Amino acid sequence: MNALTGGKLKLIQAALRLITETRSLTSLGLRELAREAGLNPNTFYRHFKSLDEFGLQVLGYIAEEMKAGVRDLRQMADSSEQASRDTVAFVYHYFLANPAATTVAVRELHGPSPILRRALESQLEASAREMAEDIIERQLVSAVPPETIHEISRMTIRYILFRAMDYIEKPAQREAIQTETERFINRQFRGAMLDHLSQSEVERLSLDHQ
Amino acid sequence: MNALTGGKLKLIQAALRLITETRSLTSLGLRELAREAGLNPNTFYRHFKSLDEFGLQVLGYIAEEMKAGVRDLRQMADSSEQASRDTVAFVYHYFLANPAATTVAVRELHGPSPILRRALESQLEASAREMAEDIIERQLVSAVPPETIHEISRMTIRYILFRAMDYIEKPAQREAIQTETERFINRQFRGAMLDHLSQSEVERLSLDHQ
DNA sequence: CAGGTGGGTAGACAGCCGTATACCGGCTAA
DNA sequence: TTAGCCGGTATACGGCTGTCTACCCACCTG
Repeated sequence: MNALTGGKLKLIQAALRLITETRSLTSLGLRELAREAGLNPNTFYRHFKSLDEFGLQVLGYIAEEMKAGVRDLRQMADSSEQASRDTVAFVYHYFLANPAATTVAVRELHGPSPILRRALESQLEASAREMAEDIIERQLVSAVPPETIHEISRMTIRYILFRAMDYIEKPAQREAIQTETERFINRQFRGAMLDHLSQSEVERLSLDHQ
Repeated sequence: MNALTGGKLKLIQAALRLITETRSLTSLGLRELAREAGLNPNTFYRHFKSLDEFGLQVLGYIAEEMKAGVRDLRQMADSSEQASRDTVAFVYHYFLANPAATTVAVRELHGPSPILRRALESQLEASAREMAEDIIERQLVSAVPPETIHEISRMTIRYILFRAMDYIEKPAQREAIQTETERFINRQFRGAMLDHLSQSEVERLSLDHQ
């Protein structure tokens, strides 16, 4: 039985509603949740035995949501720069459409609860791996070794998450954040193509083509 | 009068002590702080009129600390790759020596309080500007336009902060995090040197020098 | 039909919280 | 010397919190 029953779902959605803007998952109280969900405080205990467990379930819920979102992403353009542009646009658009889930993720990734941190980290790691394998499979940047692609993917995921809050909160900066992120990715990969060159070689190279 | 009087300092240091590991600045209570500081709860009101103001003062305190730390950083090696290596080593070492302050910064940067977020953002922005101006002044990467150096500096600061918690908490990964960060920086700058080239030019270039 | 179980409710408990008011000693300035 | 402020204390209030026990009903199963 994967489908969430009424009360449980109500509580999780209440949490997402409460968290947006000025709360964090770990700061929510069970009475508060029940109030927001329109339930009796004790109903909470019927579904979760502690707030920690609740937090984990919320994380699981939004991870499920996010995975479903990312699944639609796979088939896109085939030049690497075009792919980065499309992916970035898609991901930020997704964040914008799911502000509560995004806020939870960003906030708890460095939040006070080690358990939630670890859980989120492994989810991020999985996303990065997926991204890297996609890039390798589609041979978008064949000049860079797979190991490096994985590393850059991890960095990119982190960077995007870092900027997600700004993207949501500051509409005026959205376009700038998006293009900055594209530059971030392209520079990483372009820089990685030159990993095997010495510093002076790179400098000469850059000057030659100015 | 910039020197902090006894009680005030005690409260701030109590906060730093409490935050490490499993707390966040915004989750601290005034009674808790007073208890940890060995003071009467109401003494809090003698120094701060609200918890928000307290948070801001704590941020100010650690910003002061950090600035003092970074000031020692200025005179270092003169090749850009050497500079990045030294700087990265220094910064992480600093984080390790000030885990509480680092934890506060990372945690509140995406935390629930918008006021603290804004304050931290502008402090980060200032650090990034300082870093960029230092790089420009010392002509470490003269092949990249100043504006781009500022952008990369901002990204680097964010990335380093992102990794700081892992660096503190996972001793086994410290060296890996350090070298990854160096690669991050070098790839950014090397990639930026090729900003004016088209994708196909870069690919050809990379293949030529394989 | 009987029995049990899962989801929701009600009330009460102790404990912590932020806040307010009032009291007190020591320092400094007039 | 005295008035006033500054840092620290004591007590008290109302409100919120997590938890416990008990009650309840609707449903399914035997």
